[in-house]
Amino acid sequence: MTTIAWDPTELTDWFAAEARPLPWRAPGVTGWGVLVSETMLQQTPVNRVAPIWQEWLERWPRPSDLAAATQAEVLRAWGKLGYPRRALRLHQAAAAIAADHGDVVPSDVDTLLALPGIGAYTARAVAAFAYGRRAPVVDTNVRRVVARAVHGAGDAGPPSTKRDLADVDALLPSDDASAARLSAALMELGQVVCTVRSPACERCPIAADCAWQHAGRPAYAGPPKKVQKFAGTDRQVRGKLLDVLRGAEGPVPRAALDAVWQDAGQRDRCLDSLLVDGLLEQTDDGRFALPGEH
DNA sequence: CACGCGTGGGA
DNA sequence: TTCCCAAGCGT
Repeated sequence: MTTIAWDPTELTDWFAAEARPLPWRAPGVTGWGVLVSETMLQQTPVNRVAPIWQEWLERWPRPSDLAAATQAEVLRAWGKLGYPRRALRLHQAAAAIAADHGDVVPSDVDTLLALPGIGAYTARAVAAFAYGRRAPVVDTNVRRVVARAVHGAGDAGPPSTKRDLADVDALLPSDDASAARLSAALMELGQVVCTVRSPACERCPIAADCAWQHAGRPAYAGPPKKVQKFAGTDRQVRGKLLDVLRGAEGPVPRAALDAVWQDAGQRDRCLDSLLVDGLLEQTDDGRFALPGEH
C-alpha cells in the first residue's frame, strides 16, 4: 500500500473527542508509566490492569524504585494479572533503564527493543504514546482495522511482523505528532468500534472510506485461528502453584504445593519449569519460595 | 514460524 | 457450560 486509504483527520478528530480517559493517558504520565501500562496490557484486559497500574506507579514512580524491590515483592504486586514472567522482565528492564539510561525510559525504538520484555509492539507503543514519535504501532486491534478498512477482509490473517509494520507505516503521516495521534486512534478504533464480534460500523468515523464496508462486509476467509486450551495444561498448574506462593508469608513445604494438583508428574514438571524460569526458588531445606525472599 | 506462557469475564 | 478471547514476547 502506497496511498493513504482515508483522511487521517477523520480518525484523529474522533479520537480527540471520544478517547477513553485511561489512567496512563492522563497528563503528566511519564515514559515509565506508559511502559508499565503497555507491559501489563500485553494479553490482559484494561479493566484488570487499571487498579494494579495505579498501585505500581504510586509505589514505584521511577524505574530505579522498581529495580530496588525484590522479585518476590514484584510478583506479589503483579497479583493475578497473568503471565508473571512479564513482571520479572519489567523488573529487569527497570534495572537496565536505571543503570544505563539515567533512570529515564528511552524514546528510541531500537534502544527500547534491546530491553527485556519489550518487543515490536511495546517498543513502538512507548515511542509513540509516551514520546510522540512516528512509529507504526501494530497490535491485534490495529491489524484487524487495517485488514478491514484497507484490505476489505473480515479480519486479519496470521501475524507477520514485517508486513504488518509496512502496512501501518504506509498509513502514517510524515510528521511525528500527527503519526503518533493516528497510531493511538487506530488502536482505540479497534478496541471500541471495529471489534471482532460485533463491529459498530454505524459509529465508525471512517466507515465511508472502509474497504470492508464497500465490499459488503464479507466474512473472514483466512485460515482458522488457533484456540489455546487452558484447563489441564501446565499453564493452569503453574498458576495454581504460584498462587500458593503469592499467598504465603515465606517459604512453603512441598506438601503445600502437592495439594493443588493431583497428577504428581505434571506437578513436578511444572515446579521444575517455574524454577528454570526464575519464578520460584528452593531453600536449602527443600522448601519453595518466591525468588529473593529468603 | 509455531508454540507455550495466566487469568477471568462475556457470549 | 463451553468456548473465545484481551494493548505480546521469547524461543
